[in-house]
Amino acid sequence: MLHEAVRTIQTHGMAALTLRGVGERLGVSRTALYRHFADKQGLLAAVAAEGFRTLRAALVEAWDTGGRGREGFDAMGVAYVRFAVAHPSYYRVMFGGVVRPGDGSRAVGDPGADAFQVLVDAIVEQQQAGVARGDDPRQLALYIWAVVHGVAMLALDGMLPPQVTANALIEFANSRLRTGIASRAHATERHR
Amino acid sequence: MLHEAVRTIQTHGMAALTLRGVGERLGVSRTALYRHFADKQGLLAAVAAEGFRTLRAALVEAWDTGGRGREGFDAMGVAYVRFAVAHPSYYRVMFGGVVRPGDGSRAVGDPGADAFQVLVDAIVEQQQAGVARGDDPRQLALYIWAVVHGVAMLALDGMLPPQVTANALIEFANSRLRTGIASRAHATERHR
DNA sequence: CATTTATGTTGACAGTGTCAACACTAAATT
DNA sequence: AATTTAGTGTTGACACTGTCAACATAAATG
Repeated sequence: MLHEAVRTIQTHGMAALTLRGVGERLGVSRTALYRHFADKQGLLAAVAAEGFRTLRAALVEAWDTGGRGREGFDAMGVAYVRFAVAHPSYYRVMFGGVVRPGDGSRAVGDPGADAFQVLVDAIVEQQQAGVARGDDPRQLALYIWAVVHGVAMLALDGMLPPQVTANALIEFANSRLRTGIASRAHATERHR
Repeated sequence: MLHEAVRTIQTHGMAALTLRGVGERLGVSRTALYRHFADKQGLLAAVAAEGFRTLRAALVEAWDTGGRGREGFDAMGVAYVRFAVAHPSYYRVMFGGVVRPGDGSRAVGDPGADAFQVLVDAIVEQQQAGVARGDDPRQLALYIWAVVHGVAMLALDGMLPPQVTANALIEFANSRLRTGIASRAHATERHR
């Protein structure tokens, strides 16, 4: 059900998502979906929640296989943008303003918060390792989230000039980001 | 006409924008709008174009009255986010994925590019003054745009925790941003 | 066996974007 | 001055949409 909804958005755009269409394409009739979701918002909220869980998994994987250090941190940024570009349908539902966080008994908000927590934890670890500034980790996380979210959004909206790929931009952002959040000791040492 | 459309979005949300409603609220009948816009996308594209012009004006004003230096640059970031928060309806039409840049004979793309150019010019000036890194100014501008855009989007989507205001976040972002893009000389001198 | 629950179906209603056909007014052209 | 044209607005109609109410049926439960 969610899968069919996502596939519809992926191939025909978010505006083409219609409850009736999804139903009949599943060999089931128009209003059958109402037995599983309160309304269209409900379906979208479920899609968003699943998207956040997938995103969280991608972040955790990047952070872990990257060695939970500088490389892992950069890999998280790349993984974040890669997720958005690879699954624009999910991403648009998650952040397109169609689903407000807090709707549906926090069904969306919680997975979203979980994904965010991965970032916060990574920052705390980097602070303990002495490579990141000692600011409030939540504030740092919000800032970094804004950066990767901005890159993802610009890429999805086709705002990037043709010769600039989302990957190139996120890698540049990563380097600037690191300089911006590095601790004093590492800043002077690594600044080029 | 545009004004009425914007007011509708502002007060009742984007989903409540209906051509018929706008028409009848203007004392004119349902399909009268079709004499001025090709379709609903056309109306939205016009709204987006006007939004980009307003945004550009706000950026120029902040940059100029801020003294075209560090303060002016920070003021641009604040002005950007302030615009998004003050006119969420415009901002959502501009970046909500409803209007693709390049539709309508570049009616949207051009004002958007104009606004972006303000940022690029400011960066070039800062580079000439020796306070910003000598990267490709367009790449730097994209990065900075991503940051402010990300902050604006998170704020609009209600993703910020209640105790964090959009203003606080953009100011923190400004300081981290500056450290990240500063030239070597200024970096060591200003880093705290 | 009786009953509740979960699920699916059809009919209907109010809205919506959009098109075609029809008016009317002001400007442009002859 | 007469006629044509472009600009603007109106009504009727069509295909679609989300959603609800009423009805059916199969599975689970007592």
